[in-house]
Amino acid sequence: MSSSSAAPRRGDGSDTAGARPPMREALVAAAFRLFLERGYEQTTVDDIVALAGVGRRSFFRYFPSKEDVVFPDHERCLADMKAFLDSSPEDADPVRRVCDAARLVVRLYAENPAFSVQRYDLTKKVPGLRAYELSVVWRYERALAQYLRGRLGGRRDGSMRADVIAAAVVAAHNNALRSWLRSKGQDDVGAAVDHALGYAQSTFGGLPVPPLPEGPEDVVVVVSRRGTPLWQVVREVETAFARD
Amino acid sequence: MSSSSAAPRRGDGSDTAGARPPMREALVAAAFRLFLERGYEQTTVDDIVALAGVGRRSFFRYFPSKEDVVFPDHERCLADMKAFLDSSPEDADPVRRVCDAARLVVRLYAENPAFSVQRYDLTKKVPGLRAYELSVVWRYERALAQYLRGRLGGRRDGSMRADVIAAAVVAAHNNALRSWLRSKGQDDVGAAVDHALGYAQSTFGGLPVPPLPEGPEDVVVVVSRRGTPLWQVVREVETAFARD
DNA sequence: TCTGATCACTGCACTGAGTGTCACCAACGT
DNA sequence: ACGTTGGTGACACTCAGTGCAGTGATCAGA
Repeated sequence: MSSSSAAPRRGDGSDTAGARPPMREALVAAAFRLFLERGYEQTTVDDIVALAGVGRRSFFRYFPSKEDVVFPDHERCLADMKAFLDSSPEDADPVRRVCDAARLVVRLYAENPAFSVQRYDLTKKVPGLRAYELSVVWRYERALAQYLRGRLGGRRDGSMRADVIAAAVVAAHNNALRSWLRSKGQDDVGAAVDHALGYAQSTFGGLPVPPLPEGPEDVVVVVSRRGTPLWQVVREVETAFARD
Repeated sequence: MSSSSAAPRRGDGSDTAGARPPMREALVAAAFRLFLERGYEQTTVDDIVALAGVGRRSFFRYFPSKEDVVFPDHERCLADMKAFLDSSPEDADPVRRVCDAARLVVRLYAENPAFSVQRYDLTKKVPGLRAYELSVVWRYERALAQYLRGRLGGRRDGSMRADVIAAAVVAAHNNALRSWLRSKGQDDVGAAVDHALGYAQSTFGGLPVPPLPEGPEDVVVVVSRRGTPLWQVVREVETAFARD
């Protein structure tokens, strides 16, 4: 009883606003309103399209599945990340580059903190959405790993190291992001993510922390038990100095 | 045409074999036979139960979803891993411990190479199964991260480092495992996984290489920049000693 | 202005996964 | 013999997702 009467859909340009909230936005808004009101699983697609005043078939034209409406902009963000990586200069530090790529996702979340927090609360509670989010994150990770593979593919264990570095960067990124989401968007995302990615970068890449304002990693302590083989101490010294 | 006539289901113990292929196994066998014959998505649950000669409702009693029948033993393996981690001695190297925990999964795959390879071919092709596998892997990773958090939770960035190390270990493990699966189970899984986990272990843990079972964390190197505040050096000394 | 094409949208019917409910039956203890 | 319990099958139902046909609007060109 709602589909035909509501939303008379006119093309005369009488819309006062930006003239481009084109049903996709309306569907996302309606979906989130219902999801937050009564929960994700208690909301059917029919409920959403009824509230949005559109036909049921239109929902699936904009979103391949009900889960997709919860992550409406990740497809674009993933494309941005791939473009960013593809445009990398040859001489760039690969680890630094993937960290910067990860920051694109942070930016997406930070653009709309309230929305991000609401979605976080949803994914925390609904197992199906958690699984979907995993597949989203996985695609980001794949993009990073693929780029890294191209950069250090020639080296020994290049493929494996690419996977490991990508996973570590994503894990560091996610840890900082989740912490921020738990703070309801109050904390400083940028700083937290920089710190976490700095750890990943110092573990795998060259320099430890980018700005190095008062760098705590500069302090490392030697605790060597008597009888430790000299080569082992030497190796540790080498790797420690290799950081700078 | 098959459900009523086949498998007359008797309880008289007349089965010659172990008397306990209890319908669950029959469902897995029937499912995989059909999945390999005509594909996962082309096989309905009705097809499976018809071939197995059981009622449709019974399928969902043993498997919460159609996807679960593809990963019939991961629930048990995950429980094994948690038990393994819970029983860890206090003085064990945490990174070494999570690597050993990851080897439990390898063992599960290696127990039945043909089955593992078939499943790998399925998950490679079907997006839904890939997503499901991600959620399975995620639960393993969570178990590892939770254990690590308990071990290095007190340290600086302990929570984040736990996530990063768990992700790196899982990535290294998966890389070796997938390589083995691509070889159709011909390569030496153990060696490949040992090598990959050795990389992860040398990156995060104390000792660089796996051979050298004797105390690795005993070697740490101090590199302190001039002018570093004393309290910072002291803190690092404390945390370094706190390991033992 | 008429016409044909295209596009976005809707309604409808259908498949298939997953669930709730109930009846059935075998095994078991009393 | 009895009631109980647990595994099972049959049935009906909800809901996600798809295929298809139809409709109205815009726009091209005759």
